Amino acid sequence: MAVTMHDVAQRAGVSIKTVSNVVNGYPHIRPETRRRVQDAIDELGYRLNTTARNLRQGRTGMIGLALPELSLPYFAELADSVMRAAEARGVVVLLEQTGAQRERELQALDSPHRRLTDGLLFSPLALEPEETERLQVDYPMVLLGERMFGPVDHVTMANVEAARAATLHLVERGCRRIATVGAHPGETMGSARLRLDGYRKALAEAGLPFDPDLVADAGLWHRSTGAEAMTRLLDAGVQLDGVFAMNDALALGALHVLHTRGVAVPRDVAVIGFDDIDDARYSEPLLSTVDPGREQIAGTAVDLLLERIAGSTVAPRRVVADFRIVARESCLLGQDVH
Amino acid sequence: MAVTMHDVAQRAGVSIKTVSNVVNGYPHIRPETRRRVQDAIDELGYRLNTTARNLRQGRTGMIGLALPELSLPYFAELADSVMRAAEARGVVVLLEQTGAQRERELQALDSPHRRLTDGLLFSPLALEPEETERLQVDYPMVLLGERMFGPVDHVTMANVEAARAATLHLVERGCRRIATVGAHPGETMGSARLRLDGYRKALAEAGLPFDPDLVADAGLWHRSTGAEAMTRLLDAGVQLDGVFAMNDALALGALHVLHTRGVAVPRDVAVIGFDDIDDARYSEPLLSTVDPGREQIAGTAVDLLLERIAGSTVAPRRVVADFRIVARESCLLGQDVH
DNA sequence: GCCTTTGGTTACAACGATGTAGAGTTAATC
DNA sequence: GATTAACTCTACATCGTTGTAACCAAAGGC
Repeated sequence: MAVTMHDVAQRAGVSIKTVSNVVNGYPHIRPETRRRVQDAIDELGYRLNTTARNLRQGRTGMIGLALPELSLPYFAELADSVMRAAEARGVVVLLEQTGAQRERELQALDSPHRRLTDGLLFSPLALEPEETERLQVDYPMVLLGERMFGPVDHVTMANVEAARAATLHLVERGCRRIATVGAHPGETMGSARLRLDGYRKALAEAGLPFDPDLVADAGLWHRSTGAEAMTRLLDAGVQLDGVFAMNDALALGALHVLHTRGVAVPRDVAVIGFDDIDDARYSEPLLSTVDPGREQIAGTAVDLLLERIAGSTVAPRRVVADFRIVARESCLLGQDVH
Repeated sequence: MAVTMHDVAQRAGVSIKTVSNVVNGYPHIRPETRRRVQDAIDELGYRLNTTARNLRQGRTGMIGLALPELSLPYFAELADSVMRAAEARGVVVLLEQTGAQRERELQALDSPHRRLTDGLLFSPLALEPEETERLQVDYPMVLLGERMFGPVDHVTMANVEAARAATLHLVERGCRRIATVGAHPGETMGSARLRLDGYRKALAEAGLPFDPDLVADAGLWHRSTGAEAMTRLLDAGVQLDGVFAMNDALALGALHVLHTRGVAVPRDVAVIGFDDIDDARYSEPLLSTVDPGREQIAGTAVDLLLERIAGSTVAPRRVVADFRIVARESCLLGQDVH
């Protein structure tokens, strides 16, 4: 049915291997021969059979990307970035969702998909430090996100630094009573903990006291939980003039509640989020946030993984992406956009 | 490096083909032989090499799913459903985003990914009817969504019927002045047009007049555009007691504005959305909506595609999924949840 | 008791590409 | 002008599976 190299070879009057050489850009081919082969390829509409090449080369040309949920905006956009980065490097991405459940995260490490991919980009949310040794897999892997350490390549965002910068951004705007939304009490290594650390660091640097009443917990980082947390803060009568939300969904929920309660943003309270998801560009007022360097994270992660796949055995690396404060309406200095 | 059937065969003292037979569940094997092979497989930790099988069988075991954007919640959840449906049937999904751009939708039909997949589930948003003939591809394909017709398998939701039912649901609740949000003026075949048709049908059946002032346009179906459209309706001073939003994002944006303006939902205005995205379960008040049968759409689409891949040549089919009204707080009958 | 059927297994040739080794040419070196 | 090096191309084996055909043994039919 399909056209094979054999057909092309016959038509061009050369051996199969020569066709292969042309297709693969082998340099020592007479221009005349190359042209004949190329013509035959064009005339027959030949397309390389990737499966056969992969079998022969012992690779699949695909990498896996295991992440919590596509319906979480940050991960949908991360997937987008990874797919683009992979495409630019000639590999294909196979997506897998773990639902942020410990069990399914462990399964992803050993799923049938692993036979189809040359390596894995893994973004765990639920795995605990005790499970570090489960990450000692026998295939190339690069971790994304803040969880887990151990001797594995790891690409992460500058959670502490970026949270600190976001909080300082509010300080510079004149905020003195800055709340934070999204804390996970007791957490030792997740983003919530790291971003809380950054928040505290900024307060300390600015000479502001740390007030536990200004810390609002939120288990899941959704709009709804952000709204609930903000409601609790307001209901408790806590004085505040700034909010650092640990992600944009929380921030959007908080914005909603502030608006409802008649609190003017940014005049009365300035708000900054984290992640720079697409929705932050459509809110009212426009949400200030932190761009954690998603593109860079995706590109770097794919690069590291491809190096491992190519056989690199250098010591495990840890890359921290550059972040950037995205100043929008929700924390304009001394103004009210309404 | 990796364990092959050859290794297993040697260890079990049988031929490679016998191992293959065991792995593939061929029935005529002596129990004793089967056990020996199975033991060898377990002891060696053998896993089938899918690439080799695919090469031999002339298939890749993968299907493509081309959709507009993962960051649009409906599509993220559709992708999720399709991936599950595919997994249940033993195939793997390769995702591709088209950005809802005509050019990229056309490219998807001819992308290098097509060599890697046995067939394509295609959900176009931007292609126009004139391009119907571009959909006459030489590989198995099933269309998703309402766009395009022509002789191709097609799985779609009951847009008109479901929009009609949603509107009638508001009528039953006592609404007499029902607005709709999300219209695309001039559209002839998209969801906006179909859902508007359903809305009008319901009004007619209920003996209610159609009032163009109650129709709010919204180009992109985002929260922000829903909020803007709702704002325009309220600012225009249009009397209304119900809102049928053409999708949940629009509805959530509308809810937000209503809340802000001090309009009680559902007491003063009842609201219903469309899609039953996850966020609808977390809004305040909880959003009533239409479950368009996403799971069924995904399952059916994968089934149809696999039939085509298996060689079926029956006439192109058109399947319309069952929908279901999901009644939540935002349109409770004669009550106010606040 | 010979002939056919069914069961259980195997050898061998594919699937469509690429790596290796080497055969012929032509060009460069001394 | 003989020796070596660089080009250009081909034959063949190979990647890990599965389909085909065929074998031998045991079972059933008449």
